[in-house]
Amino acid sequence: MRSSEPGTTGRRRVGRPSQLSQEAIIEAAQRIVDEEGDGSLSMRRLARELSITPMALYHHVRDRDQLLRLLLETKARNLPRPPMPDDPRERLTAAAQLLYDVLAECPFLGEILASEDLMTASCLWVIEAVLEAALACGFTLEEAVGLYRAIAHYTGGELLIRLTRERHLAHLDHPPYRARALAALQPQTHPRLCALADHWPALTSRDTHRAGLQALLEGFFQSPDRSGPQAPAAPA
Amino acid sequence: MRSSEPGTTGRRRVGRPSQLSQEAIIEAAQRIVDEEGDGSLSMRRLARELSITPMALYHHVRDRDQLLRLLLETKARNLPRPPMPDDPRERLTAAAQLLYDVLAECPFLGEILASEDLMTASCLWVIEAVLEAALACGFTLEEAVGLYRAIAHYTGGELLIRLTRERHLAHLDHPPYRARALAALQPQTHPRLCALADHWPALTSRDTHRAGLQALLEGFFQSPDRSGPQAPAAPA
DNA sequence: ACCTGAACACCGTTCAAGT
DNA sequence: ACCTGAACACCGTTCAAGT
Repeated sequence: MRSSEPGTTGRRRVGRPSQLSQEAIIEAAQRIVDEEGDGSLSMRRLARELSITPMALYHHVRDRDQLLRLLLETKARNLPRPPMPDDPRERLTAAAQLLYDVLAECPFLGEILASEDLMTASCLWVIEAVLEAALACGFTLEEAVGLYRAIAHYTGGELLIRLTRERHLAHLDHPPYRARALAALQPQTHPRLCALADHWPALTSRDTHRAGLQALLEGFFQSPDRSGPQAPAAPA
Repeated sequence: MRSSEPGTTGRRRVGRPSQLSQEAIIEAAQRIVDEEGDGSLSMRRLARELSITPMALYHHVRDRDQLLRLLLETKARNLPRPPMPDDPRERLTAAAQLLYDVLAECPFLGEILASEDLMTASCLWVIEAVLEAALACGFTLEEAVGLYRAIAHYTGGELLIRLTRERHLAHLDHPPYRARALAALQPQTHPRLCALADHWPALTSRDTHRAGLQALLEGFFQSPDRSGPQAPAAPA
Protein backbone atom coordinates (compact mmCIF):
# COMPACT_ATOMS: atom_id res chain seq x y z
CA MET A 1 0.00 0.00 0.00
CA ARG A 2 2.63 2.50 0.95
CA SER A 3 5.24 0.69 -1.05
CA SER A 4 6.75 4.08 -1.89
CA GLU A 5 8.83 2.82 -4.77
CA PRO A 6 7.65 4.66 -7.89
CA GLY A 7 7.57 8.24 -6.66
CA THR A 8 10.15 10.01 -4.56
CA THR A 9 12.76 8.14 -2.61
CA GLY A 10 10.74 8.76 0.56
CA ARG A 11 11.23 10.58 3.84
CA ARG A 12 14.73 10.59 5.21
CA ARG A 13 15.29 10.67 8.91
CA VAL A 14 17.97 13.08 10.00
CA GLY A 15 18.80 11.68 13.46
CA ARG A 16 21.89 9.52 13.33
CA PRO A 17 23.07 7.98 10.06
CA SER A 18 21.29 4.76 11.17
CA GLN A 19 24.01 2.65 9.57
CA LEU A 20 21.99 0.75 7.01
CA SER A 21 19.91 2.46 4.36
CA GLN A 22 18.51 1.59 0.98
CA GLU A 23 21.12 3.84 -0.57
CA ALA A 24 23.95 2.06 1.20
CA ILE A 25 22.56 -1.27 0.10
CA ILE A 26 22.30 -0.19 -3.51
CA GLU A 27 25.78 1.21 -3.46
CA ALA A 28 27.21 -2.00 -2.06
CA ALA A 29 25.27 -4.03 -4.60
CA GLN A 30 26.63 -1.86 -7.37
CA ARG A 31 30.14 -2.43 -6.09
CA ILE A 32 29.72 -6.18 -6.06
CA VAL A 33 28.28 -6.22 -9.57
CA ASP A 34 31.05 -4.02 -10.90
CA GLU A 35 33.88 -5.91 -9.29
CA GLU A 36 32.72 -9.50 -9.42
CA GLY A 37 30.16 -9.31 -12.14
CA ASP A 38 26.52 -10.19 -12.10
CA GLY A 39 25.84 -13.64 -10.72
CA SER A 40 27.88 -12.85 -7.63
CA LEU A 41 25.10 -10.61 -6.43
CA SER A 42 23.22 -12.69 -3.91
CA MET A 43 21.43 -11.43 -0.86
CA ARG A 44 23.83 -13.34 1.34
CA ARG A 45 26.89 -12.07 -0.47
CA LEU A 46 25.50 -8.55 -0.21
CA ALA A 47 24.90 -8.97 3.51
CA ARG A 48 28.47 -10.15 3.98
CA GLU A 49 29.70 -7.08 2.11
CA LEU A 50 27.78 -4.89 4.54
CA SER A 51 28.70 -6.98 7.58
CA ILE A 52 25.14 -7.65 8.52
CA THR A 53 22.75 -10.53 8.65
CA PRO A 54 21.06 -11.43 5.35
CA MET A 55 17.73 -10.73 6.95
CA ALA A 56 18.61 -7.16 7.76
CA LEU A 57 18.40 -6.46 4.03
CA TYR A 58 14.76 -7.37 3.90
CA HIS A 59 13.98 -4.45 6.11
CA HIS A 60 15.03 -2.01 3.41
CA VAL A 61 14.26 -3.97 0.28
CA ARG A 62 11.31 -6.20 -0.41
CA ASP A 63 13.14 -8.93 -2.22
CA ARG A 64 15.85 -9.58 -4.74
CA ASP A 65 13.71 -8.51 -7.65
CA GLN A 66 13.16 -5.11 -6.13
CA LEU A 67 16.87 -4.80 -5.51
CA LEU A 68 17.60 -5.38 -9.19
CA ARG A 69 14.91 -2.88 -10.11
CA LEU A 70 16.47 -0.33 -7.81
CA LEU A 71 19.85 -0.88 -9.41
CA LEU A 72 18.39 -0.21 -12.84
CA GLU A 73 16.58 2.79 -11.38
CA THR A 74 19.77 4.34 -10.15
CA LYS A 75 21.53 3.79 -13.44
CA ALA A 76 18.65 5.36 -15.32
CA ARG A 77 18.36 8.30 -12.95
CA ASN A 78 22.04 9.07 -13.14
CA LEU A 79 22.19 8.77 -16.90
CA PRO A 80 23.33 12.09 -18.32
CA ARG A 81 20.61 13.75 -20.36
CA PRO A 82 22.36 15.10 -23.40
CA PRO A 83 20.69 17.86 -25.43
CA MET A 84 18.50 16.32 -28.09
CA PRO A 85 19.03 17.18 -31.77
CA ASP A 86 16.39 19.35 -33.40
CA ASP A 87 15.89 17.09 -36.37
CA PRO A 88 13.23 14.50 -35.42
CA ARG A 89 14.94 11.65 -37.20
CA GLU A 90 18.22 12.34 -35.48
CA ARG A 91 16.37 12.75 -32.21
CA LEU A 92 14.89 9.30 -32.65
CA THR A 93 18.34 7.84 -33.12
CA ALA A 94 19.63 9.71 -30.10
CA ALA A 95 16.76 8.52 -27.92
CA ALA A 96 17.32 4.93 -29.01
CA GLN A 97 20.98 5.32 -28.22
CA LEU A 98 19.98 6.54 -24.77
CA LEU A 99 18.10 3.32 -24.15
CA TYR A 100 21.16 1.41 -25.24
CA ASP A 101 23.39 3.45 -22.97
CA VAL A 102 21.40 2.87 -19.82
CA LEU A 103 20.99 -0.84 -20.42
CA ALA A 104 24.63 -1.21 -21.36
CA GLU A 105 25.54 -0.25 -17.82
CA CYS A 106 23.56 -3.12 -16.37
CA PRO A 107 25.45 -6.41 -16.30
CA PHE A 108 22.41 -7.79 -14.49
CA LEU A 109 20.25 -6.99 -17.51
CA GLY A 110 19.58 -10.65 -18.07
CA GLU A 111 18.10 -11.02 -14.64
CA ILE A 112 16.07 -7.86 -15.07
CA LEU A 113 14.58 -9.11 -18.30
CA ALA A 114 13.95 -12.50 -16.74
CA SER A 115 11.93 -11.16 -13.84
CA GLU A 116 10.78 -7.68 -14.71
CA ASP A 117 10.53 -5.50 -17.73
CA LEU A 118 12.05 -2.19 -18.62
CA MET A 119 9.06 -0.08 -17.57
CA THR A 120 10.65 0.90 -14.32
CA ALA A 121 10.06 4.43 -13.15
CA SER A 122 13.34 6.09 -13.96
CA CYS A 123 13.51 4.46 -17.36
CA LEU A 124 10.28 6.04 -18.41
CA TRP A 125 11.83 9.28 -19.51
CA VAL A 126 13.93 7.38 -22.02
CA ILE A 127 10.88 5.61 -23.38
CA GLU A 128 9.06 8.94 -23.45
CA ALA A 129 11.92 10.39 -25.46
CA VAL A 130 11.69 7.61 -28.02
CA LEU A 131 7.95 8.07 -28.35
CA GLU A 132 8.25 11.83 -28.64
CA ALA A 133 10.80 11.61 -31.42
CA ALA A 134 8.78 8.98 -33.26
CA LEU A 135 5.68 11.16 -33.13
CA ALA A 136 7.69 14.13 -34.35
CA CYS A 137 8.74 11.97 -37.27
CA GLY A 138 5.13 11.58 -38.27
CA PHE A 139 4.36 8.15 -36.89
CA THR A 140 1.04 7.54 -35.19
CA LEU A 141 0.95 6.71 -31.51
CA GLU A 142 0.54 3.02 -32.22
CA GLU A 143 3.30 3.00 -34.78
CA ALA A 144 5.52 4.78 -32.27
CA VAL A 145 4.88 2.03 -29.74
CA GLY A 146 5.72 -0.59 -32.35
CA LEU A 147 8.89 1.27 -33.15
CA TYR A 148 9.81 1.54 -29.48
CA ARG A 149 9.25 -2.15 -29.00
CA ALA A 150 11.37 -3.08 -31.99
CA ILE A 151 14.16 -0.87 -30.68
CA ALA A 152 13.87 -2.35 -27.20
CA HIS A 153 13.96 -5.90 -28.52
CA TYR A 154 16.92 -5.25 -30.76
CA THR A 155 18.79 -3.41 -28.03
CA GLY A 156 18.01 -5.95 -25.32
CA GLY A 157 19.02 -8.87 -27.48
CA GLU A 158 22.24 -7.26 -28.59
CA LEU A 159 23.31 -6.36 -25.08
CA LEU A 160 22.39 -9.71 -23.63
CA ILE A 161 24.38 -11.58 -26.23
CA ARG A 162 27.27 -9.19 -25.85
CA LEU A 163 27.26 -9.55 -22.08
CA THR A 164 27.33 -13.32 -22.39
CA ARG A 165 30.20 -13.08 -24.82
CA GLU A 166 32.23 -10.92 -22.52
CA ARG A 167 31.54 -13.11 -19.54
CA HIS A 168 32.86 -16.05 -21.50
CA LEU A 169 35.96 -14.20 -22.59
CA ALA A 170 36.59 -13.25 -18.99
CA HIS A 171 36.28 -16.77 -17.63
CA LEU A 172 37.83 -18.59 -20.58
CA ASP A 173 38.44 -21.71 -18.49
CA HIS A 174 37.59 -23.98 -21.35
CA PRO A 175 37.38 -22.47 -24.83
CA PRO A 176 33.76 -21.92 -25.71
CA TYR A 177 31.70 -24.74 -27.03
CA ARG A 178 31.17 -22.68 -30.15
CA ALA A 179 34.76 -23.26 -31.23
CA ARG A 180 34.31 -27.02 -31.20
CA ALA A 181 31.05 -26.74 -33.09
CA LEU A 182 32.64 -24.57 -35.75
CA ALA A 183 35.66 -26.82 -36.07
CA ALA A 184 33.48 -29.87 -36.70
CA LEU A 185 31.65 -28.15 -39.54
CA GLN A 186 31.52 -29.85 -42.89
CA PRO A 187 31.87 -27.73 -46.05
CA GLN A 188 29.34 -29.83 -47.92
CA THR A 189 26.51 -29.01 -45.56
CA HIS A 190 27.65 -25.60 -44.26
CA PRO A 191 29.72 -23.95 -47.00
CA ARG A 192 29.31 -20.30 -45.95
CA LEU A 193 29.84 -20.98 -42.25
CA CYS A 194 32.93 -22.99 -43.11
CA ALA A 195 34.26 -20.14 -45.19
CA LEU A 196 33.68 -17.83 -42.25
CA ALA A 197 34.78 -20.10 -39.42
CA ASP A 198 38.17 -18.48 -38.93
CA HIS A 199 36.82 -14.96 -39.13
CA TRP A 200 33.78 -15.62 -36.96
CA PRO A 201 35.26 -14.45 -33.64
CA ALA A 202 36.53 -11.25 -35.21
CA LEU A 203 33.34 -10.58 -37.11
CA THR A 204 31.06 -11.18 -34.14
CA SER A 205 33.09 -9.16 -31.69
CA ARG A 206 32.52 -5.95 -33.65
CA ASP A 207 30.17 -3.42 -32.21
CA THR A 208 27.50 -3.18 -34.88
CA HIS A 209 24.84 -1.70 -32.68
CA ARG A 210 24.51 1.57 -34.55
CA ALA A 211 24.54 -0.03 -37.97
CA GLY A 212 21.74 -2.40 -37.04
CA LEU A 213 19.79 0.33 -35.30
CA GLN A 214 20.04 2.60 -38.31
CA ALA A 215 18.83 -0.21 -40.53
CA LEU A 216 15.91 -0.89 -38.24
CA LEU A 217 14.86 2.76 -38.19
CA GLU A 218 15.41 3.09 -41.92
CA GLY A 219 13.10 0.16 -42.47
CA PHE A 220 10.36 1.72 -40.39
CA PHE A 221 10.68 4.93 -42.35
CA GLN A 222 10.56 3.14 -45.68
CA SER A 223 7.52 0.92 -45.25
CA PRO A 224 4.28 2.86 -45.47
CA ASP A 225 2.26 -0.14 -44.27
CA ARG A 226 4.22 -0.87 -41.18
CA SER A 227 1.70 -2.53 -38.90
CA GLY A 228 -1.02 -3.96 -41.12
CA PRO A 229 -4.43 -2.54 -40.26
CA GLN A 230 -4.12 1.21 -39.78
CA ALA A 231 -6.17 1.61 -36.63
CA PRO A 232 -7.16 5.12 -35.60
CA ALA A 233 -4.60 6.79 -33.39
CA ALA A 234 -6.69 7.23 -30.26
CA PRO A 235 -9.37 4.55 -29.80
CA ALA A 236 -12.18 5.16 -27.32
CA MET B 1 38.91 -35.08 -25.68
CA ARG B 2 36.25 -37.56 -26.75
CA SER B 3 33.48 -35.30 -25.60
CA SER B 4 31.39 -36.60 -28.51
CA GLU B 5 28.89 -33.80 -28.41
CA PRO B 6 29.08 -32.01 -31.78
CA GLY B 7 28.96 -34.96 -34.18
CA THR B 8 26.70 -37.95 -34.02
CA THR B 9 24.91 -38.95 -30.86
CA GLY B 10 27.49 -41.70 -30.36
CA ARG B 11 27.49 -45.48 -30.17
CA ARG B 12 24.46 -47.10 -28.68
CA ARG B 13 24.80 -50.37 -26.83
CA VAL B 14 22.16 -52.91 -27.72
CA GLY B 15 22.33 -55.17 -24.64
CA ARG B 16 19.57 -54.28 -22.25
CA PRO B 17 17.85 -50.87 -22.33
CA SER B 18 20.23 -49.82 -19.52
CA GLN B 19 17.52 -47.71 -17.90
CA LEU B 20 19.09 -44.31 -18.05
CA SER B 21 20.28 -42.71 -21.26
CA GLN B 22 20.98 -39.21 -22.49
CA GLU B 23 17.83 -39.42 -24.56
CA ALA B 24 15.72 -40.33 -21.56
CA ILE B 25 17.24 -37.49 -19.59
CA ILE B 26 16.55 -34.97 -22.33
CA GLU B 27 13.02 -36.21 -22.72
CA ALA B 28 12.36 -35.88 -19.00
CA ALA B 29 13.92 -32.43 -18.96
CA GLN B 30 11.71 -31.41 -21.86
CA ARG B 31 8.67 -32.65 -19.97
CA ILE B 32 9.56 -30.65 -16.88
CA VAL B 33 10.17 -27.48 -18.87
CA ASP B 34 6.92 -27.87 -20.77
CA GLU B 35 4.79 -28.60 -17.76
CA GLU B 36 6.33 -26.46 -15.06
CA GLY B 37 8.16 -23.92 -17.11
CA ASP B 38 11.80 -23.06 -17.16
CA GLY B 39 13.20 -22.33 -13.73
CA SER B 40 11.82 -25.61 -12.44
CA LEU B 41 14.49 -27.43 -14.35
CA SER B 42 17.13 -28.24 -11.78
CA MET B 43 19.40 -31.24 -11.74
CA ARG B 44 17.79 -32.40 -8.53
CA ARG B 45 14.28 -31.94 -9.82
CA LEU B 46 15.23 -33.81 -12.95
CA ALA B 47 16.70 -36.65 -10.94
CA ARG B 48 13.50 -36.88 -8.91
CA GLU B 49 11.50 -37.07 -12.14
CA LEU B 50 13.63 -40.00 -13.23
CA SER B 51 13.65 -41.61 -9.76
CA ILE B 52 17.39 -41.59 -9.54
CA THR B 53 20.10 -39.90 -7.57
CA PRO B 54 21.12 -36.44 -8.80
CA MET B 55 24.61 -37.71 -9.34
CA ALA B 56 23.50 -40.38 -11.77
CA LEU B 57 22.77 -37.58 -14.23
CA TYR B 58 26.39 -36.53 -14.33
CA HIS B 59 27.27 -39.84 -15.90
CA HIS B 60 25.35 -38.96 -19.03
CA VAL B 61 25.63 -35.19 -19.07
CA ARG B 62 28.62 -33.07 -18.19
CA ASP B 63 26.78 -30.35 -16.35
CA ARG B 64 23.67 -28.25 -16.44
CA ASP B 65 24.96 -26.05 -19.26
CA GLN B 66 25.40 -29.04 -21.49
CA LEU B 67 21.92 -30.20 -20.63
CA LEU B 68 20.46 -26.88 -21.78
CA ARG B 69 22.54 -27.06 -24.93
CA LEU B 70 21.23 -30.54 -25.61
CA LEU B 71 17.68 -29.32 -25.17
CA LEU B 72 18.24 -26.60 -27.74
CA GLU B 73 19.94 -29.17 -29.96
CA THR B 74 16.92 -31.43 -29.95
CA LYS B 75 14.56 -28.58 -30.72
CA ALA B 76 16.72 -27.45 -33.60
CA ARG B 77 17.17 -30.95 -34.97
CA ASN B 78 13.47 -31.65 -34.90
CA LEU B 79 12.51 -28.35 -36.44
CA PRO B 80 10.66 -29.04 -39.69
CA ARG B 81 12.64 -27.83 -42.69
CA PRO B 82 10.09 -26.21 -44.92
CA PRO B 83 10.90 -25.73 -48.61
CA MET B 84 12.62 -22.41 -49.12
CA PRO B 85 11.19 -19.82 -51.53
CA ASP B 86 13.09 -19.26 -54.76
CA ASP B 87 13.20 -15.50 -54.39
CA PRO B 88 16.31 -14.61 -52.34
CA ARG B 89 14.61 -11.84 -50.43
CA GLU B 90 11.73 -14.07 -49.44
CA ARG B 91 14.21 -16.80 -48.61
CA LEU B 92 15.98 -14.45 -46.25
CA THR B 93 12.72 -13.71 -44.47
CA ALA B 94 11.91 -17.40 -44.27
CA ALA B 95 15.32 -18.26 -42.84
CA ALA B 96 15.00 -15.51 -40.24
CA GLN B 97 11.59 -16.86 -39.35
CA LEU B 98 13.17 -20.29 -38.92
CA LEU B 99 15.52 -18.87 -36.34
CA TYR B 100 12.57 -17.35 -34.56
CA ASP B 101 10.66 -20.61 -34.67
CA VAL B 102 13.38 -22.71 -33.10
CA LEU B 103 14.11 -20.21 -30.35
CA ALA B 104 10.42 -19.69 -29.68
CA GLU B 105 10.22 -23.28 -28.56
CA CYS B 106 12.81 -22.76 -25.86
CA PRO B 107 11.42 -21.35 -22.63
CA PHE B 108 14.93 -21.75 -21.28
CA LEU B 109 16.25 -19.35 -23.91
CA GLY B 110 17.24 -16.89 -21.23
CA GLU B 111 19.48 -19.40 -19.58
CA ILE B 112 20.94 -20.44 -22.90
CA LEU B 113 21.81 -16.87 -23.76
CA ALA B 114 23.21 -16.33 -20.28
CA SER B 115 25.64 -19.21 -20.44
CA GLU B 116 26.11 -20.16 -24.07
CA ASP B 117 25.38 -18.70 -27.41
CA LEU B 118 23.30 -19.88 -30.29
CA MET B 119 26.16 -21.48 -32.21
CA THR B 120 25.24 -24.95 -31.11
CA ALA B 121 25.63 -27.69 -33.65
CA SER B 122 22.08 -28.33 -34.71
CA CYS B 123 21.35 -24.61 -34.96
CA LEU B 124 24.03 -24.14 -37.53
CA TRP B 125 21.88 -25.12 -40.46
CA VAL B 126 19.52 -22.28 -39.62
CA ILE B 127 22.39 -19.82 -39.47
CA GLU B 128 23.72 -21.25 -42.71
CA ALA B 129 20.32 -20.71 -44.30
CA VAL B 130 20.31 -17.06 -43.26
CA LEU B 131 23.81 -16.53 -44.64
CA GLU B 132 22.98 -18.30 -47.89
CA ALA B 133 19.92 -16.16 -48.49
CA ALA B 134 21.79 -12.97 -47.62
CA LEU B 135 24.54 -13.82 -50.09
CA ALA B 136 21.96 -14.62 -52.75
CA CYS B 137 20.55 -11.16 -52.12
CA GLY B 138 23.87 -9.66 -53.08
CA PHE B 139 25.34 -8.93 -49.69
CA THR B 140 29.01 -9.61 -49.09
CA LEU B 141 30.03 -12.27 -46.61
CA GLU B 142 30.73 -9.68 -43.94
CA GLU B 143 27.50 -7.88 -44.56
CA ALA B 144 25.69 -11.20 -44.34
CA VAL B 145 27.22 -11.81 -40.91
CA GLY B 146 26.16 -8.35 -39.80
CA LEU B 147 22.68 -9.05 -41.04
CA TYR B 148 22.57 -12.40 -39.28
CA ARG B 149 23.69 -10.80 -36.07
CA ALA B 150 21.09 -8.07 -36.28
CA ILE B 151 18.40 -10.68 -36.88
CA ALA B 152 19.64 -12.80 -33.99
CA HIS B 153 19.71 -9.84 -31.61
CA TYR B 154 16.28 -8.67 -32.60
CA THR B 155 14.84 -12.17 -32.40
CA GLY B 156 16.51 -13.03 -29.11
CA GLY B 157 15.42 -9.80 -27.47
CA GLU B 158 11.87 -10.12 -28.66
CA LEU B 159 11.51 -13.69 -27.46
CA LEU B 160 13.13 -13.03 -24.14
CA ILE B 161 10.88 -10.12 -23.38
CA ARG B 162 7.86 -12.05 -24.59
CA LEU B 163 8.76 -15.04 -22.43
CA THR B 164 9.10 -12.83 -19.39
CA ARG B 165 5.76 -11.27 -20.13
CA GLU B 166 4.02 -14.60 -20.36
CA ARG B 167 5.63 -15.86 -17.23
CA HIS B 168 4.28 -12.85 -15.41
CA LEU B 169 0.81 -13.27 -16.79
CA ALA B 170 0.89 -16.90 -15.70
CA HIS B 171 1.94 -16.17 -12.13
CA LEU B 172 0.01 -12.93 -11.70
CA ASP B 173 0.28 -13.12 -7.91
CA HIS B 174 0.77 -9.40 -7.61
CA PRO B 175 -0.01 -7.24 -10.63
CA PRO B 176 3.22 -6.30 -12.34
CA TYR B 177 5.26 -3.45 -11.05
CA ARG B 178 4.82 -1.82 -14.44
CA ALA B 179 1.20 -1.09 -13.68
CA ARG B 180 2.12 0.90 -10.59
CA ALA B 181 4.81 2.78 -12.47
CA LEU B 182 2.40 3.69 -15.26
CA ALA B 183 -0.29 4.74 -12.82
CA ALA B 184 2.05 7.13 -11.07
CA LEU B 185 2.97 8.88 -14.32
CA GLN B 186 2.54 12.61 -14.55
CA PRO B 187 1.24 14.10 -17.81
CA GLN B 188 3.54 17.09 -17.51
CA THR B 189 6.70 15.05 -17.69
CA HIS B 190 5.47 12.03 -19.67
CA PRO B 191 2.64 13.20 -21.94
CA ARG B 192 2.82 10.46 -24.59
CA LEU B 193 3.21 7.64 -22.10
CA CYS B 194 0.28 9.02 -20.13
CA ALA B 195 -1.84 9.11 -23.25
CA LEU B 196 -0.90 5.50 -23.87
CA ALA B 197 -1.05 4.16 -20.34
CA ASP B 198 -4.42 2.47 -20.71
CA HIS B 199 -3.61 0.97 -24.07
CA TRP B 200 -0.11 -0.13 -23.14
CA PRO B 201 -0.92 -3.72 -22.15
CA ALA B 202 -2.93 -4.24 -25.34
CA LEU B 203 -0.34 -2.59 -27.54
CA THR B 204 2.59 -4.49 -26.09
CA SER B 205 0.92 -7.87 -26.14
CA ARG B 206 0.63 -7.84 -29.93
CA ASP B 207 2.90 -10.07 -31.89
CA THR B 208 4.85 -7.63 -33.99
CA HIS B 209 7.73 -9.92 -34.76
CA ARG B 210 7.21 -10.01 -38.52
CA ALA B 211 6.63 -6.29 -38.84
CA GLY B 212 9.85 -5.48 -37.00
CA LEU B 213 11.77 -8.13 -38.88
CA GLN B 214 10.58 -6.81 -42.23
CA ALA B 215 11.59 -3.31 -41.21
CA LEU B 216 15.02 -4.52 -40.16
CA LEU B 217 15.57 -6.33 -43.45
CA GLU B 218 14.17 -3.43 -45.43
CA GLY B 219 16.66 -1.15 -43.74
CA PHE B 220 19.58 -3.37 -44.66
CA PHE B 221 18.43 -3.42 -48.25
CA GLN B 222 18.00 0.32 -48.39
CA SER B 223 21.31 1.53 -46.99
CA PRO B 224 24.13 1.14 -49.49
CA ASP B 225 26.71 1.96 -46.82
CA ARG B 226 25.61 -0.53 -44.25
CA SER B 227 28.78 -1.21 -42.33
CA GLY B 228 31.02 1.79 -42.82
CA PRO B 229 34.32 0.80 -44.44
CA GLN B 230 33.60 -1.62 -47.27
CA ALA B 231 36.24 -4.22 -46.52
CA PRO B 232 36.98 -6.81 -49.21
CA ALA B 233 34.78 -9.86 -48.96
CA ALA B 234 37.40 -12.51 -48.27
CA PRO B 235 40.44 -11.22 -46.37
CA ALA B 236 43.63 -13.29 -46.32
C1' DA C 1 11.75 0.24 14.13
C1' DC C 2 15.53 -2.32 13.20
C1' DC C 3 18.27 -6.26 13.57
C1' DT C 4 19.65 -11.30 14.79
C1' DG C 5 19.45 -16.65 14.90
C1' DA C 6 17.71 -20.57 13.61
C1' DA C 7 15.33 -22.88 10.28
C1' DC C 8 13.09 -24.40 5.70
C1' DA C 9 13.39 -25.83 1.32
C1' DC C 10 16.11 -25.57 -2.05
C1' DC C 11 20.64 -25.31 -5.46
C1' DG C 12 25.13 -27.50 -8.60
C1' DT C 13 28.79 -30.34 -8.00
C1' DT C 14 32.77 -33.26 -5.95
C1' DC C 15 34.50 -37.27 -3.90
C1' DA C 16 34.76 -41.85 -2.23
C1' DA C 17 32.50 -45.88 -2.18
C1' DG C 18 29.54 -49.59 -3.78
C1' DT C 19 28.05 -53.32 -7.51
C1' DA D 1 30.59 -48.76 -16.40
C1' DC D 2 27.04 -47.12 -13.85
C1' DC D 3 24.96 -45.70 -9.76
C1' DT D 4 24.53 -44.30 -4.61
C1' DG D 5 25.41 -41.57 -0.08
C1' DA D 6 27.29 -38.20 2.20
C1' DA D 7 29.17 -33.89 2.02
C1' DC D 8 30.51 -28.96 0.55
C1' DA D 9 29.43 -24.56 -0.32
C1' DC D 10 26.02 -22.18 -1.59
C1' DC D 11 20.87 -20.00 -2.50
C1' DG D 12 16.10 -16.76 -1.19
C1' DT D 13 13.05 -16.24 2.29
C1' DT D 14 10.01 -16.95 6.65
C1' DC D 15 9.29 -16.82 11.39
C1' DA D 16 9.97 -15.86 16.14
C1' DA D 17 12.64 -13.52 19.06
C1' DG D 18 15.60 -9.85 20.76
C1' DT D 19 16.67 -4.57 21.77
